[in-house]
Amino acid sequence: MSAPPYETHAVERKWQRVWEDKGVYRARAAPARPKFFANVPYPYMNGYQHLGFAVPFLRAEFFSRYKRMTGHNVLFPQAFHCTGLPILGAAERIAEGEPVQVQILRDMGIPEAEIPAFRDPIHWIEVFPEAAALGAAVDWSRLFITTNLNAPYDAFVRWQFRKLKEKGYVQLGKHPVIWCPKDEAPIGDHDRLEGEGVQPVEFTLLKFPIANAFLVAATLRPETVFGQTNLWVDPEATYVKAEVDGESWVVNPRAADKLREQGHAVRVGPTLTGKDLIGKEAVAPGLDQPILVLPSRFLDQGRGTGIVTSVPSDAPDDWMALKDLKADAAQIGALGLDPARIAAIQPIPIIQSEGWGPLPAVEISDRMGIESQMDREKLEAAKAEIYRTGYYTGVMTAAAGEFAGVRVEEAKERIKARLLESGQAATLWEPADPVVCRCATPAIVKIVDNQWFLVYGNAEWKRAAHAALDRLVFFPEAVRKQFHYTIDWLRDWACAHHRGLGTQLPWDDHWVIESLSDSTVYMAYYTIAHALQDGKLRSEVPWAKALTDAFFDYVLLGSGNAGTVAAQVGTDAKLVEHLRKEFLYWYPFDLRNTGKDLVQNHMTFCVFNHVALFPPEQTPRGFGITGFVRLGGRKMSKSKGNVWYLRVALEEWGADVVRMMVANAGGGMDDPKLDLEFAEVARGRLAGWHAFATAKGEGADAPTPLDPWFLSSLNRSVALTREAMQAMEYRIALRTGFFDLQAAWDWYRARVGVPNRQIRDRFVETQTKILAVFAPHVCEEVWQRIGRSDFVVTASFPEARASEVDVRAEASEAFVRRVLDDAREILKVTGIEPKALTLIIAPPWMREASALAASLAREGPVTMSSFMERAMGVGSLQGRPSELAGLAKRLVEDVSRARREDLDRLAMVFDERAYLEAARPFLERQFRCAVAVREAGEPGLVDPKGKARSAMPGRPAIYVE
RNA sequence: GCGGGGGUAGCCAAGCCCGACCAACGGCGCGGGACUUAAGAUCCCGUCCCUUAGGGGUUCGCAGGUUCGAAUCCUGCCCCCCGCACCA
Repeated sequence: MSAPPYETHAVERKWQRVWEDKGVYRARAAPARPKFFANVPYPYMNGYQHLGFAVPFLRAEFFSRYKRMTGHNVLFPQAFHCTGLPILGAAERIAEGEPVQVQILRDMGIPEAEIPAFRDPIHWIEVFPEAAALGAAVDWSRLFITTNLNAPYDAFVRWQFRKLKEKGYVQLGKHPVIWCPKDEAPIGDHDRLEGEGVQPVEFTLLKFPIANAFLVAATLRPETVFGQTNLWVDPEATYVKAEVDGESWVVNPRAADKLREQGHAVRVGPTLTGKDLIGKEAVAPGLDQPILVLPSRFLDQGRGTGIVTSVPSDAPDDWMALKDLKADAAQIGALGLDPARIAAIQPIPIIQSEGWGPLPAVEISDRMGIESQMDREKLEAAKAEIYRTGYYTGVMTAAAGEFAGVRVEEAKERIKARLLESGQAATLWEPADPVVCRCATPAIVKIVDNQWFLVYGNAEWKRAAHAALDRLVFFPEAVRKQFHYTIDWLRDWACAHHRGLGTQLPWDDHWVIESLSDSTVYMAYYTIAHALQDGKLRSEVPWAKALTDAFFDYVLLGSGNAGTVAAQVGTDAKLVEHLRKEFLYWYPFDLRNTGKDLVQNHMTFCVFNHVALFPPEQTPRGFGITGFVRLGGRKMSKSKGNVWYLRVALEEWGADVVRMMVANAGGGMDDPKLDLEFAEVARGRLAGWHAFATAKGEGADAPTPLDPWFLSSLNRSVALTREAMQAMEYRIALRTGFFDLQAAWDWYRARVGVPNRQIRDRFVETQTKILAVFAPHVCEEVWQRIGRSDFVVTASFPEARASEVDVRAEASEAFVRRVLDDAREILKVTGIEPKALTLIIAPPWMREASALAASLAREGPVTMSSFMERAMGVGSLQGRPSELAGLAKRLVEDVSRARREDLDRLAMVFDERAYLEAARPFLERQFRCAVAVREAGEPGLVDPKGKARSAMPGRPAIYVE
């Protein structure tokens, strides 16, 4: 049991308090200084935050800290989001005592007695803000929440929407919504007992003329009309004859209701049963041939019209129903059908897809051993498989007439359009999967015709958004294409709904702006939030309670005049002018970092809306994208039960370790992986750093021969770390700036025995500063304990000093290392336990020849002859042409494939003997035996195995006793 | 199918844009050693195969190609992940 070296939690709390008290992270415009404005999307406040939020958040935070330490005035604000349905829905469910929702709160550790308080949505919002414990460098004076719970923000969003509407970016349109016929209201995700996330899909209604009416069948596969062989109705089911848009349709009663909700004029007429229809003939749309109406049992009366067209070639349901019927002579007889005609019905090949014969439904039914049309489970799987391959790889056959040879994906749309055009078809919307309202009523789809849209489909707007992307910097660059693609396919977005928390549409208070639409340009609000909010989630600033459009026009757009605006809102002109300056100073933001799930909605909306409201110089400058956080190899997600709450992680590891873990989790397009083993390592290393850095410094006040080498390594580490930080590559930064630097120190210490105290101090200072980005608490503690009076978190990040990069020191140390490695290799291979080592360096002329070759190579390509020519002009080399020629071949080869910077090193002639002599005590410690240094050819050299022959410049021969 | 990102030694993961420093960074795991009463922590060494002298062999999804030289460039193929689409 060893006591922790310092009290992690206590130290972290202490510094968090101090930083806050001293306003270290509070940011105000300072025109003389360069600024950096970073932010992340505000989190939604329906529970405690988990690491899925913390990772993108911290990736932005690290960057903001780095920028602060490299001379920038940094703004890193944070707010909270409560727009939308989840909180409201959850609060209502708590009010109803709904057990699942109650359990969710229990699981988050909410005491039983406090659970009833969550009936009030506002309680949720006020309980959960808890991010400060991460030690994040946030300017909390700009804190706020969204919706009309916070008047100035509410006014801001209303301003935004009025502007968008003025410019024609918000328009009315039609929109299918999942709808509860009993409540007569749309059903949001969080009001559903069943069917979360289910969207409406569009069916094609095929109209089969029969007598003076149409039988109307619903299908999702209009391209299969060429394979129709018959119609299915349920003999026991009830149908109605209804007048729809002036035509007479036969559908089931539910379908009649649905059609009415979808904008059709419907008048329900007489009732009939399935039996009445069976045996009749109707002309099939597309196919243009009469087909029989036959009985089946698999029809779902809740979906479509209760009448289904039969395509036994590609629909396993139809194939099985047909098979069942053919085998059921009794039913055929009872319904008075002609057995011969039924026996004659054969599937028609219409789609050729990869890996399938002409009749996939027949094929798969056989393969899966499907017994009958009631074998629902297998049939669903069969359908899914056939549909998938058919849709992606299928091509229409000759049966499709003019569509022969067209891919299914394309044919589907074209055939549907053709049928609609010719009046042979109509459309019907259904939920893609069953949806049940909280009132237990099954949902239908309603076409709402007064829906407000943000018209992201607008070509002009898209063009401007594309242009804004071209001005953006992406981390990583690879996501840029993703954004362009999203802009292209994005359609109009329904931007308001009837329920939930939010801001009302300014021109129509029946509507509440939905959550992805009220959060597109609010980063601008941060620039003035300190004055509007005064550090409170819900503003209590009197004059900010009634902000006008003129206020935002002036502050954010620069139109109008400060005096007028000030008088209007009841504050003074100076303040209004000041806010305009804050905005101009900070905006646009330099980095917004989010999870990659937001690329196709929020982040793209952000670009669109900036383009709509602000001039080009104020559209976003940098977007960072983070993958999906993985824990234990699995994606972190609430629904999969693989969540790690921030408060739990912080409790267990402390903020610094959690931050290190996040930095190490990896960036780019990869999913960041939280590695608990690394956390363990990091915990130890941070504690170790604290202990080392704050210990009474061992060492002497005297230079060592290794000082230049260590400083050189240190500067290289710093340079690489800066490069990595600038690219948000934190794992690399951690490696170069922490682990590699530590390894360099370990080597230095092992080499010199007693370090130079000055070097040690330099190491401590540099390391503490670098590490402060990731582990600010430990570093601040160290900083204070080594006697610094400022804050390390605002200190300047180490500079790479070119003057301290010492190529010669690096070369000589690489030489020592090479000797060490070579000797080890020999010992390993031979298995000899050494009694003594003799290092035999190459003779001086060889070393000169080597350096000559390298310096020639720096000037241009070297050949044997050009080298020899020059070498023969050098005094010490003249006397030995044959020996030189032998060496030259190898030198020329080595030198011609070396890199530029290695040549610089190779070109140096240095005193190998002196270096090895100096390193002798170290080598002797390493090998635990005597080490001698000799030179090839010197008198009295003991070399029984003739090793001296293999001595080369930079690689002494080694003789082991 | 469309768009994007990938496949590197037991695992994680650099390198690939800008071909030679690459048997291929680093971490984990594993083996050995130092330190310690011991454990842990820490530090050092090793960890594709062969090798009693610093060497050799075979590797970077698969198959070809370009090149004096390819993990890196080109062509084709296979597989994985994300988004879209789609799932009567």
